[in-house]
Amino acid sequence: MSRVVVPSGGALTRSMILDRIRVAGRISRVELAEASGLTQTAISNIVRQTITDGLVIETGFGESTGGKRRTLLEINVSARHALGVSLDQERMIYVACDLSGQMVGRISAAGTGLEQPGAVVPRMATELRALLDLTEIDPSSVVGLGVASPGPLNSPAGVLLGRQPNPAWRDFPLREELAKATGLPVMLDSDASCAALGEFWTTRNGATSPVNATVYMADGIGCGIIVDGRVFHGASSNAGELGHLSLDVDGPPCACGARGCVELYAAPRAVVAAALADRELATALDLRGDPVRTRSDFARIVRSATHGDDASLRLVTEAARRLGQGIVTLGNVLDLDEISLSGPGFADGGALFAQVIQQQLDQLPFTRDVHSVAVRISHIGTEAAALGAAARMLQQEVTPHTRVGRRLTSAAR
Amino acid sequence: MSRVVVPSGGALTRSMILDRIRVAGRISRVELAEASGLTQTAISNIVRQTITDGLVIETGFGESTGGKRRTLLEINVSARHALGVSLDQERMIYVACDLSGQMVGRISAAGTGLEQPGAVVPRMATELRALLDLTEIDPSSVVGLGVASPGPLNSPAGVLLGRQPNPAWRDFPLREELAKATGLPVMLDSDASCAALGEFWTTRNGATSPVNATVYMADGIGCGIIVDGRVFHGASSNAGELGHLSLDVDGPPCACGARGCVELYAAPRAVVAAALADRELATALDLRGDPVRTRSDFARIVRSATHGDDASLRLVTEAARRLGQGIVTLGNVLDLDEISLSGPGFADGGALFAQVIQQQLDQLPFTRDVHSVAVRISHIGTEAAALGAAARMLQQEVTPHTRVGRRLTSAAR
DNA sequence: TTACTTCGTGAAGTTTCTTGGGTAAGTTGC
DNA sequence: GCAACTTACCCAAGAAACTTCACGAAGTAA
Repeated sequence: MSRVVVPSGGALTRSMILDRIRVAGRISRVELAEASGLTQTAISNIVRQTITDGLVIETGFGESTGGKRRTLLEINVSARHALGVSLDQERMIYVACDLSGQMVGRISAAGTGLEQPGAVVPRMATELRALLDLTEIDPSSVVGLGVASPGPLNSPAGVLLGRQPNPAWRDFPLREELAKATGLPVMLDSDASCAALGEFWTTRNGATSPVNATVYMADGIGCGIIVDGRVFHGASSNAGELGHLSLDVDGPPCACGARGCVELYAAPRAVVAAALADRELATALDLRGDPVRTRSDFARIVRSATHGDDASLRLVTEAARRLGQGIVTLGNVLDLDEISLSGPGFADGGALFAQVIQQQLDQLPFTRDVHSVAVRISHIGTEAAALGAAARMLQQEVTPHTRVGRRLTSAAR
Repeated sequence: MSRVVVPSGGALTRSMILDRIRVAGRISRVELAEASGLTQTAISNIVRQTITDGLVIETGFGESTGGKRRTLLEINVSARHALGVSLDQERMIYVACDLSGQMVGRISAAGTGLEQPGAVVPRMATELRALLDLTEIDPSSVVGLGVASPGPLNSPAGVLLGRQPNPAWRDFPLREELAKATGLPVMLDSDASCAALGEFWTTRNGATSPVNATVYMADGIGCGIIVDGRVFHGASSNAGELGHLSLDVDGPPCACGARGCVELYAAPRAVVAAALADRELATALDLRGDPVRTRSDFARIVRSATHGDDASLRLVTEAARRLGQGIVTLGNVLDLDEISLSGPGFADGGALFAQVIQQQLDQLPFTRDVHSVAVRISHIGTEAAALGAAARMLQQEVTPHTRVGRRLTSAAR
């Protein structure tokens, strides 16, 4: 029997208020009452409780509007912390963040490479302890660990389903083992979904749009979709497979089995391959062509392009154009009005990609007729996935709109 | 200030219970308690209230399981009714349905043609009154009118934005004027979204999947997306523009401004045009080539294909293949596990389309790796949009998960 | 008939909000 | 400088929607 969690009662209200304070940064009780529709009395009681719990603190007063000044409230950002890690073959990134989503610590370590998951899990636990020691966070304030992984996965089960980071990881009970090794609640989700949530969570003043898509480029290309502040997962937590959206059904075959996938044209590996085919360019940029060095080779090409090199610029523009084609489709299907570019793939040449993609979207007839679509570059960059994974745990803690509460079944099988 | 309605309190619980009874068909209090997580006492009280209001009736008893038999509950289907209309240039379809989503009356009338909206609205009011007289529904039980329209629109504002049914309708305050003319609450949404909701609402035993997409083919091709029982609208209530998803960026130009759109290959107009180019076939099927007769010409071709005519079959298969390409993309982006085909375009040859599309989906690598995607043909066919539009009003009445309740702001502007 | 199970509901308590009535802390006008 | 007004915040009592506990009604099994 499938169950839908319908929140109700105090936990929901409390977390809504907390979320509102977090998003606003500083806010008064009166504003909370206006925004929430609750009475000032109710807000007063709820806020008192959160202050007692140490989640909220009073920080000064607002301007008087003809009477008593409003007491301003803020989230006590150090009341809770979360850890996040982006699982990656090349390089792992561990972050710790506070309740505001602000990164308070970061370390990076060797990627999974071809190691077995059974060997990597204890290493991760050690590295996470090192991060905690480094940041001097009170361990009791840590609410959990979020894990961002590339490739298809089963988020509820906490299991990877694809060939990432390497085939040995498939069906390994990752979440369970990590929870055992760290003693923390662990949640697993795709890097793109995590990055999307990271963008959303750390953007002050809340959602600018009810629907938000974040294109995440690392080795592959994925897309995280946020609807009403929550990750849209689809039927099996694998929505937003932008990288394997087919641009040309008669195009070159992809490892995924389809043809003409976005990744074949726009992923770092594809751009590097195209650059290597240009002997002169490959020599000029000192490209290695070593598969594990793809990311740094790609960075060289992008930097060369931003510095005005024609050959590099052509390659990057072409990749951006192809990616843009996929994004146009995505925007059409989901009726998006904002798209974020995030992840290590956009770290150096994000502006270049954004410009090309924005041009394509502006040419879109729908865009002209109904509303525009804006392309923005991530403000949290390379750490987006890890930070988003951590934010996912914080969201559970502070905004448990989908966790706490009464359960009502929406469908029987 | 944008506000998100967060339901809470009794209205939500009540409507959840009502929805559960509706979906189950017949259900006992004990089962409701188990499914909802509420106590039997609470269910008892809520059910008593709904019985008093005439929304629920007791209908016999279940088998004893060793003690007192369970009293079975059903929705009193005639307690509420809703009207729905699918706006169309060629032919308008009006339906009335009861609380179970069962159609209890249907009339069709001349389409909007090139008439001005100011002239059509009073005619619609007259035709709706005729439908009410015909069905002998108690007018006080009618909760509202749902309007399904092709093309881009602004659902909250109740205004059409595109060139459908004809350019004069653009920006006409349709919802407002219809509400005035009929004295009913009116809601406007895309035909595809309505059809999707119709499929969902009238399918007993509730959702088989949390995400459900319905491809709707009339003159154009659209797609309605249902997430957790509610229509997914995107940023501007125009999500699911499958018809203008580009299959080939270098393809033929489309009236929408883009190139290689699905509609150019798969819409009835495209199939008829291809058939007209084949002189022999056009003569054999007695095709007119008259734009306003496109739908019947298309039907002839599809029927000829299902009867085994090679030339027709090739044309229809090609259209289905192209549509399938778009659906594959859609399925990838949204991570769907079920797709419904609905609308007049699939009335005759739905099975043929379904077969070709299913084949394509089965070849999809993702489908093999993670989960299968099933294609099913609508069981409510040509009336899907109108019926879904009506269901939209019923959903508001019986399942006001998004309407009644406390308001909490999720974002400030 | 007796013992047991199961369904449905009444009575009383809990939680979460509301309404109504203060009190403290400001500003404004004379 | 003081009265009059505004505004913010909070206490007390009450309403609504649940809960737990208890019990009678309706059924089965030996």
